[in-house]
Amino acid sequence: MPEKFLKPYDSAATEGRIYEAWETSGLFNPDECVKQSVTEADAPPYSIVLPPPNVTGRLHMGHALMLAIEDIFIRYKRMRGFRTLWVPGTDHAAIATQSVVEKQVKKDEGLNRHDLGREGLLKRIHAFAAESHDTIVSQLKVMGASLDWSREAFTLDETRTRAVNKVFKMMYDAGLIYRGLRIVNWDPKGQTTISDDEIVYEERPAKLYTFRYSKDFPIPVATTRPETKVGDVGVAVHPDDARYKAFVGKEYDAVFCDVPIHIKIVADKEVDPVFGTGAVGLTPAHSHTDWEVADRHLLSHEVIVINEYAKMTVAGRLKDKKTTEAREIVVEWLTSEGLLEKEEDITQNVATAERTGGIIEPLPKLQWFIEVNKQVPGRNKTLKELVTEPVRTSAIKIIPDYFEKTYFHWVENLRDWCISRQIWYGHRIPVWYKGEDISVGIEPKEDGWTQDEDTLDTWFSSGLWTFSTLGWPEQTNDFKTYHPTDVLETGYDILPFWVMRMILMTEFTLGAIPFKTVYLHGLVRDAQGRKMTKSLGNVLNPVDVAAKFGADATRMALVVGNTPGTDMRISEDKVKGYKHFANKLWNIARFVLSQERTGEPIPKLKDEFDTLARDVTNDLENYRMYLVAEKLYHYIWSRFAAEIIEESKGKPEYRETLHYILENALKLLHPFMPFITEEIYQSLPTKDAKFLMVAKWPA
RNA sequence: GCGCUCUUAGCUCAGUUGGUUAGAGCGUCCGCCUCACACGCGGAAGGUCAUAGGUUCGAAUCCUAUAGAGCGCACCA
Repeated sequence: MPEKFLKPYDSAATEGRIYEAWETSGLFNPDECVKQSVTEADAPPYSIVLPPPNVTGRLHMGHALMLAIEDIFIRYKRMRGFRTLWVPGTDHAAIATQSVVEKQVKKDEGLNRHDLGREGLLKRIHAFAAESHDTIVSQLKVMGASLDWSREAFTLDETRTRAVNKVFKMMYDAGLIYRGLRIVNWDPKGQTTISDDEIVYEERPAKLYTFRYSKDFPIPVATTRPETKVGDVGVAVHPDDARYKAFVGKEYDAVFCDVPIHIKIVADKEVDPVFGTGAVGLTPAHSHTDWEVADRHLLSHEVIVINEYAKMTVAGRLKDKKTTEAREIVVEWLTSEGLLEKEEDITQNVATAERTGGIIEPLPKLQWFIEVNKQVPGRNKTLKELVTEPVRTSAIKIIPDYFEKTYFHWVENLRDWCISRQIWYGHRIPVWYKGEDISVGIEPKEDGWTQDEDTLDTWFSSGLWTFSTLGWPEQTNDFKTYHPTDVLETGYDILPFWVMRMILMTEFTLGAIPFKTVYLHGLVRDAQGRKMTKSLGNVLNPVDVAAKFGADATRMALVVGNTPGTDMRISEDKVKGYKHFANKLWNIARFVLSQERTGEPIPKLKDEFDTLARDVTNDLENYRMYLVAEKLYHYIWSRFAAEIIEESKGKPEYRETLHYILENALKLLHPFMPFITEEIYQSLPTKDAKFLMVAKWPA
């Protein structure tokens, strides 16, 4: 028996060494497994793409959970003989990364993006992204992830960019991508548009003002944003509202806080007659719904009164004022003119930008969109239908299944997807202009063409991730072998952002599904159930935790009892419990290895173990890792150590049984605790493989 | 407004298709350095499975209602 067993298990001295040995062996790569004859050349493929971490910093506990679950799937399938591929990669995360770097540059040097210029800023971002990338890769390795590094991808690298441009052109040619003037969600802080799902609504106290545009205006109107009223072109009332029926169709002129305005009264059934005064001032350029109402009644969209910096563009006393200042000025003016009728306190949902916290200012902008309600040529269905169908028919299975309802609910509310962003970091929109001419997908050779200034929404490239990582648009062997992938494992919070977009992009581009199963994990919270945030100071860094207790213990703590779709809590105490378990296993090995391996296993005990192995295998096939981890823990500690080993003391006829159970328990436990199981396996007197990682699964 | 989830031991949670005395970890209490392990061993206390009905031979598990908690989407003049 090796001397190392005389001391408690030392994860810190073991894990790095083991990972290096695995990596050097090349066996994370399925081709190498075939070459080294640990996998049959014609074995069925099994593939997962790693949800690419953003290159914005470092990994958090949510990543660690994701890695643990995926590595369990991968290691299990590899041991079962599949040609198993887990593709690593990182995400440039456009807006998230750019805003981190901009903040940093602002803080350190007092410079903004315009001081640096496009090239200058990009240089800084690339340097930051490269550093983040290296940190992340080393962290992925610390957690024991058996990723095939020879196939690493980046959403913004050359192959992925080729895929992005190709898909953009395909969608444009299919008439699904269009450029149009629309109200977009403008983030004045980030100076970019953002999509609907990058908005976070915050409840805030607000005032609802009831006023008239002028003394002779017949209808009082309620608003929370008086400053926008200089941009009003109409007032909408409900068609059945008896109070206002007589005024519908009439037009009025007024000078509102130094600004001449022209108001037409229209009837529209969107108006809620019981809210406020039952009359809505229409500001088409600065409100989604007003834009639509204005459309229906042929009112102008062109009165723009707020600019990209959330400042007023009108003449008079409001000129160049911030919207918040302008609001006070308008209220003062209304009061002094005797036009303000009521002021009430209400709570309002304010739209803010997820990344920057800026308050969203709806503005009309010329943007690129993907149209979701239009027939896809050759498919006879809309993108919306293409996204629904595979889930409806169970070609794609979502775990837990109740999230399918959430998914459908989400898809029903899907609107055209704004894919252009006014930031610099990301895939530049592959469109070139020359006067009236436009070239899509390919840069024209001749002079005089200029490329669109904007970049693509980061989810456009991550939507292609399952096939772009496999080399598409080339018809590579990887693409032909490993697509569609088997499982997509990710947090439920990005079901709409990412999962749906992957289905959308893959259905459109390949007419296929991107994956067969979606496994959704929950959020990792602190011991009190709070979100881990910097401001609360309760962030547990998985790499620190792994250094203290071992990656094996960290993985177990994250997996045991953690059912899909449910948030979990983690604390150092919980991880410590599994560090103790690792040590328990270590001492079991010490005891068993101190005895020679001879004789036959006791049939009753062998059967009992084999039953467990079959049970565990069945659970794994059905994505119940959270049960398997617990069962193995329980069997190894309470049954094997506490009863079987105790019973065996002084009885030589137990020797083979002990070895049999140890060896096979190591195999069952390996996907969960890869390091310590491999370390013990390497000390077994007889081994059936060079590495436990590629040994044969016992059931 | 539409929709989803949760409510099981002091705490955090399991409980796979309804089937014998409802489980685990942590915590608590008592006793042990027993020659694999004190990162350990032995033992103990602790639950009307939110409430009220129903289906069933049988329900923590299925159905209905009620209460509480959390979340998503939409609206938000």
